[in-house]
Amino acid sequence: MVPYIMSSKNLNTRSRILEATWKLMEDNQGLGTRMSDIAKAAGISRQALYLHFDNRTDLLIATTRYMDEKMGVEESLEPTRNAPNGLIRLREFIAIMGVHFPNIQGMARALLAIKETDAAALMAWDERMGAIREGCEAAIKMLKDENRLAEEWSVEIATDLLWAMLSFQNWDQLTNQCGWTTQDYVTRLQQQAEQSFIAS
Amino acid sequence: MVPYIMSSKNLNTRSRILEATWKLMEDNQGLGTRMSDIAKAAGISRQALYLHFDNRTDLLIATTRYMDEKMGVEESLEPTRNAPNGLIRLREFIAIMGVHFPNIQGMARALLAIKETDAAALMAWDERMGAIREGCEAAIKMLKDENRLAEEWSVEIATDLLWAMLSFQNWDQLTNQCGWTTQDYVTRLQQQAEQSFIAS
DNA sequence: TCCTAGCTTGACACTGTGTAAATTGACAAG
DNA sequence: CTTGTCAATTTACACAGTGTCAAGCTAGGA
Repeated sequence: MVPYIMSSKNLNTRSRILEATWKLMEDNQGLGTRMSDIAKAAGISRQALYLHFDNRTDLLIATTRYMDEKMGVEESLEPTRNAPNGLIRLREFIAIMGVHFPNIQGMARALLAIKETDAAALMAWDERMGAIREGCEAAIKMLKDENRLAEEWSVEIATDLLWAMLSFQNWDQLTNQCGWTTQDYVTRLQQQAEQSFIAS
Repeated sequence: MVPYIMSSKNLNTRSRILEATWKLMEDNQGLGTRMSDIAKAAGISRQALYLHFDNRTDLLIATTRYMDEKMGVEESLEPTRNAPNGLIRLREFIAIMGVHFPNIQGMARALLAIKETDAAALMAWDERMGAIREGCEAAIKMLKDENRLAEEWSVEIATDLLWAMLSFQNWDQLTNQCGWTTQDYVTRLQQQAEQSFIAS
């Protein structure tokens, strides 16, 4: 067996596994990827995977963390924190989600599929969705503080709804099923969010 | 083995299987239900299931059709067809979804979980979601015909967005995760849809 | 009485995950 | 130069769940 794949010969085994998992998840839209496939792609035996990760779920979760790190998710949220007002912050946040989702779709679908049967995966998913919710809440709160949140909404209810609008599944449906471009997605959702939440 | 379960002694085997599947799906939120569980609940052997249905997917799909029939989904849509105008039609449709989703959530989750790996399940799911889309489109079209669709929306784009708002996953998140009541769900979504799509 | 439809039982193949034990090869420290 | 350790290897197996197959049982109708 070839001891490593060419493109990542300098990475240690653990990183090679994570890279292979990432790649396979994106290639296969996250589904039908077996441990043996991952092992093959990483250039090691299937059993050796278990020397690095307890089980499949553990591996997937580690891969999400690895992706977050490599993609600099935290840093990409910087612009929203510096937004001068709630409206800008809301717009920025939606725009960021528009570029974020395409990058994680394979992995997201994989987690989505196993979270129903797997408690650890559910936690990983909820953690990520929770982070998005915080972004929603921050924008809504800022609007509220500026007295620009339309009066029919409480901060919590508005956050709930914005969070639902900005869910991965919603993005998936609008882009991959309805054929919207990222541009469409961002502008239309910005438009709807503004109409819904901003006092006129 | 007991030849049939008490509560449905007069149903033929096929119906007993469908009833049992339905019940288990709702009880278990659609997950972790094995063929052997279904067989036991229907009072037959596991193998006998395969005398009636080719495989698990076939059974689940047959169950969704059975549910639709028993619940009279078609008839429940009657009020929307008789709506005097687009606004009422939109409101009616959202209200109907609000009572429909709770009735199908177990089965929906089951289909949702297997549709990723199973082509037949995907078809069954898409068919159902397609039906909802038609309801969305009909309401939007009616608004358009009455010149009440806000000018920034084309019929198609507005339909896409309304469809996304009224997706099962959205309902699931808002009610089961955010704790909204059906009442909340219906009034809030009506409100948002009106703000978004109705010309002022 | 015989046939048949519908079910039963028992056995088994297949896939994918996860575990276990014994072995190899490389490299570092004594 | 040996010894120990570490990472990975190979082979083997257990287990769950789906789906298949063959043979046998039973009730009801001709």
